Amino acid sequence: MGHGDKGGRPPFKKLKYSAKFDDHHRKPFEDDYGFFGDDGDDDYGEKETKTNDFSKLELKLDHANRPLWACGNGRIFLETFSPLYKQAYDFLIAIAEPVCRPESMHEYNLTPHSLYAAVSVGLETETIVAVLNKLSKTKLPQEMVKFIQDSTANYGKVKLVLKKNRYFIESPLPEVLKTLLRDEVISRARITSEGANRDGFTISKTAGEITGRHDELLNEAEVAATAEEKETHSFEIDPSQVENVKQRCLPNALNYPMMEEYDFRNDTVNPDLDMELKPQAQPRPYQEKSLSKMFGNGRARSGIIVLPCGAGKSLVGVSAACRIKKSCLCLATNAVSVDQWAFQFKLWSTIKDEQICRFTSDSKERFRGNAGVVVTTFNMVAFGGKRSEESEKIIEEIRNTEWGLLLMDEVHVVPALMFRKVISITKSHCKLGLTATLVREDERITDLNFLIGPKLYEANWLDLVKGGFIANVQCAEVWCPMTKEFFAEYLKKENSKKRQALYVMNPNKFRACEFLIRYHERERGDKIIVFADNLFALTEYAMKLRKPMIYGATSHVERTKILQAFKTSRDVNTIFLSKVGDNSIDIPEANVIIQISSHAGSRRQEAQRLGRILRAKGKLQDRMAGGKEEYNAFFYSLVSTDTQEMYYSTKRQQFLIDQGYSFKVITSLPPAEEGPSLSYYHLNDQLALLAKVMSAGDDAVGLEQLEEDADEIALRSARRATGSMSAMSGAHGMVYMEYSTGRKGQAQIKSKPKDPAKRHFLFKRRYGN
DNA sequence: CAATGTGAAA
DNA sequence: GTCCATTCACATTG
Repeated sequence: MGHGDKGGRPPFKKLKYSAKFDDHHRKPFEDDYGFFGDDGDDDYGEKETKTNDFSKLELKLDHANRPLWACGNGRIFLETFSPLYKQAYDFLIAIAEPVCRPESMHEYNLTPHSLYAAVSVGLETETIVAVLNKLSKTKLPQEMVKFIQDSTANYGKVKLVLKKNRYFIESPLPEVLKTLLRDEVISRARITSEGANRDGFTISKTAGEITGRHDELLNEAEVAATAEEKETHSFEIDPSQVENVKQRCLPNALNYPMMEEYDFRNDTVNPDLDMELKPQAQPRPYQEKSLSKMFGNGRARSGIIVLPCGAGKSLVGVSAACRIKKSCLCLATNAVSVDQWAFQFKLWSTIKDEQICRFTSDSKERFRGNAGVVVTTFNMVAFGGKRSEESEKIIEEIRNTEWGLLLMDEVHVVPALMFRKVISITKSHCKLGLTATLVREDERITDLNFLIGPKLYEANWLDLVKGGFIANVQCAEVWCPMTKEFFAEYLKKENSKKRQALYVMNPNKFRACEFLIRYHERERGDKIIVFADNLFALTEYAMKLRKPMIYGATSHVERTKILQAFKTSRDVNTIFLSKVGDNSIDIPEANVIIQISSHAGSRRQEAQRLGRILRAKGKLQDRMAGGKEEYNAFFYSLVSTDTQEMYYSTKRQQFLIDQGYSFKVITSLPPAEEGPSLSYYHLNDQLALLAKVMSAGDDAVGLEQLEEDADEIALRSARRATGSMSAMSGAHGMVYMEYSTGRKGQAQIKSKPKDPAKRHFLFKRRYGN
């Protein structure tokens, strides 16, 4: 279709998990998921011809000037080369769920959820239809218009508002409030206040809201829809009943989902916090846009902002706190990012040192005065076990404080139950969730919508790449054939437990890894992280290649020592990381990732690791060579062919493809002429390795040998790092094969893996009821 | 006392 | 069912 369609695939692809977002509201589109059906077990397969026939869509005369195709089944396709792309993107991301965003054509899906998010940032039904119609090449299908109307009919009609520390249910429509009050739970939660009319409602006048600063296209419709002044009716409810009332308003009950907004400017009860953004803190356009979605009408909306790692989430968070200017509770995933957040607050805002404090196991600070910022972890707040005396005091303070802003980092990685616990423990007027991706392996994504709020903004990764805000990453999968001997063992039934070790320790994979490290270290001067989930493999690789490694048992000092060397020393350019590296460790210097093993099917892990190398190095202009944009970061997944890994890997990479990254497959690594200089060239060495793998577990792997000082290892490896590289220059030495067919074959591998959606049992049971 | 190491927990 | 990682409080060092 376009130039982005490199591999002969359609530019968009059917996506299994796109269905997850709206699984229980599927009715309007239930014949939808055979759309690009490519696997035989598709239940909706027979209906394919019916749903895929869009030939009846009526093209408008000036269709060439319009960027969208809108289909009757709720799918919307966007041409990214259209001059209206930017406007159309902003609009679509607000009303629809992105399914797949390759270079030249995006695919979006309208869902009840996405439409809920749209109305909650102030768009109205007529606006949505009008703008869609304006952008669409075809006449809007009647089904789509009806679906939008049906889905949005009740959304946004009821608001939960906190005014002077009292909760009000607010609506422009008194009949709706009457409907709600017929519910037993809600009527019991009601508090009758003075100054009410005969219905018991308080009436106030509010100007219509204008959402954000958009382009003409949106303004026309928006302004029209919001111009007139509105009357608002409201009644008060008992603060302790808020959660229950919210629950009753959900789509599965009364179906008037409540919007939550914090009228912080009129909050005279909670003390103000003296804090401003520093002048040098200049939000980038997309950061500004996120904030305008949040503060669109002068109040603070609760919700989620999706930005890739390295795109500056923390500035968005700090800016939000600075606008609200009330006490702020900032939650992060671990102690390391607690330190980082505290640092970011001091960096971007004028907050005084004594107004910001960290609360972790080894730093229990308290702020002075009556308002401040507390940075801590989800764990600390939700922790159910025994606490020290000091901790007990602080946690009590946290419970009793009314937080103006509850700022939550990386909401997608927080276990759902822990999350619920945190939300119920803390009292906050506005909740802002920051995340790099809304993909979760569990199905609790809807929890986030209910507990925090709708998605307020999501940036498109490729646009950020083009803007030079994040790195331009080349993703590649390296196919490494199993050696004969390893494959023979792999196939044996009795080795089922050793399978993983066998395909990870595949000598050809090791050699490919060794080659890539050598190539990137010597030819490009890159900084490389090698990831392995499997500890046995991690230690084997790291020891053999004499590179420092960090895993769970690595002490804190050791970690910082190794990281410091990696960041500053020219001699330490590669480090090996276990799962520790997925979170907690911040390594902005790295720009190459090599995965030698990873958790089966975890898209989140994939995204997280990719995020490690997204931090942009330099402006786009500096990265252009001869008019062609150059990659400045690399992401390799090493896969042993004909093993279970092939099955896992395709599942995981779908995420990256959908984010718009082109994926390449490399089949001939290492190059033949490099062969002899790499490890395990001789069969004897390979067999020795095989023997080691087979006997591992019986006798523990010698970790003692790693006790050696990391610096010492690094120095020695540097001394050895000489000798000539052959004719390798640029990417010529690598043979790239386009990513195209072969999927069918992979999918047929007999042994089905375990359900990848299964969560870690510890997190499953943790914080239970 | 701070910096380490331990073991228990969820 | 197993493994890896994280965190806490407390104990032990120098």
